[in-house]
Amino acid sequence: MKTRPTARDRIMEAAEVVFAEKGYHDTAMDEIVRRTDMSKGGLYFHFPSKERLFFAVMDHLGNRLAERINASIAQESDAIARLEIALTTVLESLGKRRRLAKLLLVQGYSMGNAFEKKRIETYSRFASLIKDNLDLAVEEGSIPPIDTEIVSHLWVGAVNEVLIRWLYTGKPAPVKEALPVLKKILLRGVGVEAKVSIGG
Amino acid sequence: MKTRPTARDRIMEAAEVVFAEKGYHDTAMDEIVRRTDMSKGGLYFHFPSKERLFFAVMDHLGNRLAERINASIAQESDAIARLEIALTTVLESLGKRRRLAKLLLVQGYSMGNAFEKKRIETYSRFASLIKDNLDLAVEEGSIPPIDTEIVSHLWVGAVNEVLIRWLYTGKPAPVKEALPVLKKILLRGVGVEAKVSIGG
Amino acid sequence: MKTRPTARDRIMEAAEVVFAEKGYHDTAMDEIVRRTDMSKGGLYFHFPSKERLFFAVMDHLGNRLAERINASIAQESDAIARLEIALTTVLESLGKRRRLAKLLLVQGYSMGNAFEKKRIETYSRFASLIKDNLDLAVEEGSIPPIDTEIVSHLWVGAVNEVLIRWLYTGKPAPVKEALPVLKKILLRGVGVEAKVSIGG
Amino acid sequence: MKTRPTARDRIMEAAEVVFAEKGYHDTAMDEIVRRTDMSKGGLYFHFPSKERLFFAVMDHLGNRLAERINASIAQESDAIARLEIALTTVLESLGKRRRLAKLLLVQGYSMGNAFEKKRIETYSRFASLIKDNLDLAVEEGSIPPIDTEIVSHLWVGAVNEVLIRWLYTGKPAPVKEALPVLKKILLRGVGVEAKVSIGG
DNA sequence: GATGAATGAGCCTTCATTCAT
DNA sequence: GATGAATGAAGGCTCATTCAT
Repeated sequence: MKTRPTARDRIMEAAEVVFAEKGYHDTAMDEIVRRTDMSKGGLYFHFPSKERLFFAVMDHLGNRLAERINASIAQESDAIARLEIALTTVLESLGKRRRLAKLLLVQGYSMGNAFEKKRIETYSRFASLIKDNLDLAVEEGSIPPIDTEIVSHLWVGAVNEVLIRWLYTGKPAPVKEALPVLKKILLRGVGVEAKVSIGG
Repeated sequence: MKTRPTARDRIMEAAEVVFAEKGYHDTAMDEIVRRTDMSKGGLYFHFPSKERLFFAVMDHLGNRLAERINASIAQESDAIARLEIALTTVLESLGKRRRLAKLLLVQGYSMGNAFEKKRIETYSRFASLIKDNLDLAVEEGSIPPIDTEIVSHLWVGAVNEVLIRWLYTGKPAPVKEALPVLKKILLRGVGVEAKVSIGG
Repeated sequence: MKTRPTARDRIMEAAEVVFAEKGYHDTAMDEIVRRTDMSKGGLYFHFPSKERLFFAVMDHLGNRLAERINASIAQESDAIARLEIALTTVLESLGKRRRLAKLLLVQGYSMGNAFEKKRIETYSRFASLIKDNLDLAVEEGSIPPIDTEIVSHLWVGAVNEVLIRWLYTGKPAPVKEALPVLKKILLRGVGVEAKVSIGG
Repeated sequence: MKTRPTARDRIMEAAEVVFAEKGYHDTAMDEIVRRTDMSKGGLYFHFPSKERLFFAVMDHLGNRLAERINASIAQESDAIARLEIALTTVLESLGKRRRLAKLLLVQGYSMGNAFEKKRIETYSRFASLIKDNLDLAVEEGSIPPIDTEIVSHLWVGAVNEVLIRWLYTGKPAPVKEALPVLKKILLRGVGVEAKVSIGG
């Protein structure tokens, strides 16, 4: 049975749209209010400040993406395969949702220094996820020992940049074009010799 | 004989400091003015808007880094070696100058959508430089054929992310720790088998 | 029972005073705010810009004068008599209220080109009113056929100029001195031979 | 022999153009400078302030129009005829030169209160000219006694308004349409019975 | 006589946040 | 729980005028 979403949720939805479109600074609270059936006071009842609302939105989206990744790799036990699947899921998820991508990859920065901590936090989750599986792969002996801490961030940065590129220029197509290259290069970088990639 | 720097230069220097410290939005023109021996009108005589001033600073820094890279690789003819040197130069240059790094890697985003084009422009220069050498390496047969367009952005993103990490957390040390890993992983990713890296 | 005027009204009252005294450009929004028990933001909540506030004031005053005229001629059915009454009402109304006169007749110009449309609009109302009655008079045969379009503006201009003169030099007294002359000359101009003027 | 116009003249020419187009407040001294081959300092050498420059332009134009009128009526000795000729000259002169008309009739106001005195001065000249001839006509017995002071301003206002109308709406054509009506109505207003108008 | 970089007070407007009702 | 009018500090920018060179 579908019930009406919470006031909180309705606010976050509206906020997501506007933040993604305009970025943090160029978004006026009034505009978010306008996209809601609430009053300004109502919004401020649920979120104490613009910053907190933004963070809430970012957290929410980060969570959803993380969940999607976790779900996708849940069945797979091989570390390398899990990394491949994770990459695929990220590119697919963000490639399908420009808005999500824009918020997660770009707009977050536009808060200025206030965002530093949040940015670290958000990106770290995904780096961690990668690092865990890289560590596993090393343990398993699938790949030679490496500094998985650094490498995981390297991966995050690589994917991030390629997707930002796509956001701004429309190329390369995330799944069709970027994914195969990212997979091959990143995996080879950690020592996985080009077996046939999953789904490829 | 040292002469007094241009008014333009003095403004840009002051602007660089403040923008790096506070980001675009949190910087007030008044603060830049305060760091100069000029009046507000004087500043606006040289730069028509905050945005333009910011762009000028970014361009300037981008140019200086690009020049440094070009100078460092000028003597080397081997493509792979040039890529290694370029990586080294970037990590060294930015690793030595937090302020430069912060402006080039982070603060640019904080302009909101207005920055999109500039960001593309700035990052593309460095991606191009990488791409050219990757293309060369492919031609020379030093590495197998790859999509150098995507890969060059992958490299930029990887370096970018690792450096941002360092900016915020202080780790890993750009030259001592990050550089060797980035070199090894990125080169191996494009098919360069771990020879002994230059300087390593 | 007298209730407190609307915020909007209180702002317009304050604005009327300052605009009339200083003209559009020499009026600072801060000064209007100072004359109100509001904050600047409060004012801007009700009026989106200085220009809009000015227009609102002008419209308001124009409306009031028009209403006064309409009320004064409502009982009279003879076209010529209506014109005489309208003239009287205008001279009386503006002659009693320098501030109103100054705003309506002079300060509007001081907006620069932005005011053109508003000026046309405002003056046209009064010209229309005159034209309608001139047309009627022609139909009735009270006066010979004339180009009532042009003549109505001629009347507006004549009254306008005489009143501006009074505003600046204090002479001639609008009702006592100017009115009889204006009536006689303007009416004779359209072919009404000097009957005894109403009230004279 | 044509010599290069004075610096003063070149400045006034440029100023005339810009003031007419944008009005006093919306004209920046820089823009006038730009239309000149001079520097800002150069301009300020010749005119001590924006206001003075504006006044100089207005005076110049006022003079030229007055001269033109005086020249046109010089040959005629009949007062009524002179009034008719003056009207014709004004409508012709301004009807041919929108820019002139706009400056003389409209932009002057846009200075705010600073212009009051100048406005009085400028319009008074023309009112005086009219008054003198009306006085003459009364003396001659061509028209019955009237308050020529007020009537002369009435005339100025009437012409002014009709021309402003034309400036903004393009109608009525000053010479072809407006002139005959103005002549007939204004002259009849002072008691001149519709003889055949001169030139008509 | 000229130049044009520099001055600096002043202006309109924005907007996150609050709070009386 | 809601409302939305009100707050007020802050910010980017303009521009007539000056003056060292």
